[in-house]
Amino acid sequence: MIINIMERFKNIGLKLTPQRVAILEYLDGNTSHPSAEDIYRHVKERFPMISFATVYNTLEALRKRGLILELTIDPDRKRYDPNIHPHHHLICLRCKSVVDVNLEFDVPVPDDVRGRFEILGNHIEFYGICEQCKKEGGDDNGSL
Amino acid sequence: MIINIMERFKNIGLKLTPQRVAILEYLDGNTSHPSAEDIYRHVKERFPMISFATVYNTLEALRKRGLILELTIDPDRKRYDPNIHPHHHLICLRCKSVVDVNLEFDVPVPDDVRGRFEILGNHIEFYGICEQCKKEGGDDNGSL
DNA sequence: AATAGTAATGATAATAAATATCATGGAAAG
DNA sequence: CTTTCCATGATATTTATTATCATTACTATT
Ligand SMILES: [Mn+2]
Ligand SMILES: [Mn+2]
Ligand SMILES: [Zn+2]
Ligand SMILES: [Zn+2]
Repeated sequence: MIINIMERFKNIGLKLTPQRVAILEYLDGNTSHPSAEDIYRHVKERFPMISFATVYNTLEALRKRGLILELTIDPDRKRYDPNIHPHHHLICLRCKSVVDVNLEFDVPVPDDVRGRFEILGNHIEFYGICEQCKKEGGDDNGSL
Repeated sequence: MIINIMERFKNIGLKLTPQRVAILEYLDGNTSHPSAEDIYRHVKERFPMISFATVYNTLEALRKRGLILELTIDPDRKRYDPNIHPHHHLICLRCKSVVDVNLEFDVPVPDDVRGRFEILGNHIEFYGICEQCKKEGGDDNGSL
């Protein structure tokens, strides 16, 4: 698993530095959809001298090669997803946690639209309140 | 049409200032999904002394009352939508133009997921290349 | 009309995410 | 060993967004 993403990383013409390995290890199999800061904080624990710039550089390198997805689902910050297989997401309006929805949905767009716009893919975001937040109560449902 | 959104604006307990009228008039029926800066620039033409803060204040007031939607579809900036009826969007990966998709899709989420997450709504973003950009050619398809 | 209370404006400052610069260091190639 | 190249990390910059706050413009009351 880790070998795969690391092999792909190397084969794609990028150097496998210790910092990058740490980032890749944190991302591999991670379904928490972390932000750049999340990644920075976790990698920093085992690699205290790492720079924020390296995190951003690595994420950009991965994104450009299609090895991770950059999600715009959170209004506050970009979130990253090592799962590049087409799937959808739930986002909690209160705590902003993002959960995978590994289902295929049929979303047929009529030909007249397709004629005016080449559709390359789609992404469904479901928004609501997660279990944890519902337990904790409160009435603020977040923005939208 | 304009009367409606303005009436609703007043009835909701907000004052109808000239700046706000200008913003509302620009937004009403607007399907371009403008950013705050877009709105600022256009309103500024007829109202040169308007402040960016007033644009943001007004947008926030409208959003809080549910009179506009704040879209996170563009990785670079928030986009605003005066059409609050549930609908979906196409976004062009090259020019970032956003187009409405006024179709209803059935996206049934299984009960086991619904049990762990209270789903309040959904939004489908289709991504691809718009007609204009396809004409202009080029090979860069944008990020994702 | 004067007053007092309230809310919006706009100038400006502050915050925070993301990107850009660049000197230094280290791996890899020759 | 020497040169080349790339990544790192410190730092600066950019950009979007939010926060502050004094001034101004209404609104309601007397
Ligand atoms: Mn995911
Ligand atoms: Mn729309
Ligand atoms: Zn939550
Ligand atoms: Zn386009």
